[in-house]
Amino acid sequence: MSRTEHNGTGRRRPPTIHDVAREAGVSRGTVSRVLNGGHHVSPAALDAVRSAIRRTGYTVNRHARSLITGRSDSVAFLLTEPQERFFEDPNFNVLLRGCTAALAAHDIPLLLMIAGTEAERRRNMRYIAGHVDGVLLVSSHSGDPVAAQLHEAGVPLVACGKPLGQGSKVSYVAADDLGGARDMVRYLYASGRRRIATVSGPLDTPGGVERLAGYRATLAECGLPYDEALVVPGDYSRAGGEAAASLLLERAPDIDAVFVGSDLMAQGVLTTLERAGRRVPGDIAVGGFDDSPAALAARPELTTVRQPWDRISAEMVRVLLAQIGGEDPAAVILPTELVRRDSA
Amino acid sequence: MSRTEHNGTGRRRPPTIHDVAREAGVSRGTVSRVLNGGHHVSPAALDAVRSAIRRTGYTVNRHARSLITGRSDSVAFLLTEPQERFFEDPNFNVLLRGCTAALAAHDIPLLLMIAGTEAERRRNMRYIAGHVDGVLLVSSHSGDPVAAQLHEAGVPLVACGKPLGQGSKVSYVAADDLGGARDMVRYLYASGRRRIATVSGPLDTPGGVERLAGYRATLAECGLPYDEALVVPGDYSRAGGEAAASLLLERAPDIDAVFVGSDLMAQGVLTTLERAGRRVPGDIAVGGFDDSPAALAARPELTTVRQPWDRISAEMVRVLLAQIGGEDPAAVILPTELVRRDSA
DNA sequence: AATGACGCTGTGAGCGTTCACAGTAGAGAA
DNA sequence: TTCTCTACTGTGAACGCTCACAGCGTCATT
Repeated sequence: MSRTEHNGTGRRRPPTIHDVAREAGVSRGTVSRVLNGGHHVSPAALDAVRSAIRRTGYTVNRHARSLITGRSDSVAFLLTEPQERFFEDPNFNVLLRGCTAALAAHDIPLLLMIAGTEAERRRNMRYIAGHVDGVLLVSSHSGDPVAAQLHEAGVPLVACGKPLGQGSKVSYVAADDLGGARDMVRYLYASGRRRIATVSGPLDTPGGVERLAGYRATLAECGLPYDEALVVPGDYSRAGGEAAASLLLERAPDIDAVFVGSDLMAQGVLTTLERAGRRVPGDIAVGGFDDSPAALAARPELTTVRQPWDRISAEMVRVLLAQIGGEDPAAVILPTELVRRDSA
Repeated sequence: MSRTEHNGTGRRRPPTIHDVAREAGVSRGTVSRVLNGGHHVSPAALDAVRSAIRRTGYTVNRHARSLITGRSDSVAFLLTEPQERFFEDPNFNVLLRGCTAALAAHDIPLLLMIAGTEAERRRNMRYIAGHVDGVLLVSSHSGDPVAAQLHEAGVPLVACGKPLGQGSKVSYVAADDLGGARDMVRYLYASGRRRIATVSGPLDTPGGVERLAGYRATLAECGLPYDEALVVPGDYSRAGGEAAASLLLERAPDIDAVFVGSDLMAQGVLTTLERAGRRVPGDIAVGGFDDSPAALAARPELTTVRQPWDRISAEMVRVLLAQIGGEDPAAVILPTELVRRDSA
């Protein structure tokens, strides 16, 4: 005997909490209590309600709930990168996938917002205030005022990577960029390299400055001189890597290793080196950063530093939900791992 | 003189339609009418309300609205690919970006849902029914029952690529795969190639079968024999391309061209050919499909078929919104374009 | 036996909108 | 003038839920 009434044309009105209450022989209040943890509900009532929910196929109307609770039970994933990077950089996919999954486990949908243009930025900001419980922010450039704005508006917020110049007020989760760079440079040194250059990330991004700092500190640690000619800032793109390597080769033809701030740039570096007739890793060792799919796509496959994206996304969600729950902002730094392949 | 009251600690209660009404000296009803198109509102009232909205910083509470209208004014982007592909394939990013932007123009947020596992699939289905106005579906494998389920549940739906075996009931937007394959094979033929092999996409995806059909038809058109040994199905991955090329070289060492069903696979094909000592395009021409970033990353750069992703995403959104608005399902096929680079 | 505490339950109010309806005023037609 | 029509406006009701409160038994304590 089917309780769910048939439905010839189109969708029918979905069951409400009233329907469940009637079906279970209890009141709305009791059903609501079951829905929200089941405290102060007798075992008998609990059973009756649960089975009524199953029979009716009831799902809560989140709009009605949000209307009264003031929460929206949804979270925005806000991306303020220039769009070329989003298209090119596989790290975003991994991060996005991870956050979606972590949120799904809490039954919280992820609203994707991309702010390439100024108009989009404004629209997103307007939407976020009041329609979303919190924001996962991905925007590496420190010039971006969005973190400050959101923080000021009192919106719970977790950034991916330490936002430069925001003081210590906003939560973030980041890989240990400095440590990762150190591991790579140590490794290059240990394998006999003595003229180690670097192509850094943009110096207005935390990854750019931190990895460069790690490079510099490790050079000192190894007793190698710091030579400005060996440092070229890139832009995290493949083409940027190609250009940086050309410059490097011109300035210092005698280099025997390059630590590159991202795998994508490292791919570009490899291209330039190949064109210049340098063998990798024979003549020059190349170390990347990220361990993205690009590392495996490169020839030779890249020795690189793995960013723990799965843990990063999981932590971002954990910290954000904690903050929505009233806890204080937190900073989380996760260890990286050196991945040895063929390029160094 | 600031009307927005100050707010020392945390967020304050946002202004409601009542506040606006009072501020403008009209009733809720009038404000509501202004919010919904401004019909049947006098110019004076319109002005008063608009300026009141500006002064109070009012934004509508979408939950309250949704509660009564029954609409949610949001759309799900549902991805049911195995996750490796999502991580590797840059096409998704372009599509996602395009859909987000197109929806944003209508002030409709995009809920990202990824169904890698069965549990995720169920959760997403439960969420979608009742919480979302429509679905943009990206799942190329026809075995996937999700399109049928959604369609049956009466959820407005647009697929990316023709869903195999769904009859003609569900809307879709696709590139002209057949035409694109035809252009590529014609081009290879025109440049003197006579033993043209192909690495197709998976044969349970529309792209796989359509492009293969185009290849086959054009061979016939050119008077070339169809040789089963020259056809190897791939899996859209780079590694799959490598394997397919090995098989091809083994079966038919005399081939002088390969039409590959995706750029990513073409990258793999190039790797294998290079290892085997074949020169591209000297010995063997290679044609890709997609014109993704991978085409530019390949060496030599890929001659390929451009999928008009920006138009695809825009059309998907247009068709979906039309369908939500009550129109009938529609199929849209968009032209592709041959992009000549270095590999053929 | 009376009191308090506690666990469970039902009820009314209200969240911020939209919608249908009724009412008003002004313009044009008879 | 009177009537009708139209354009505009305000008012209750409702959407489906949670929350605070009050009621009611039951048990332990005084």
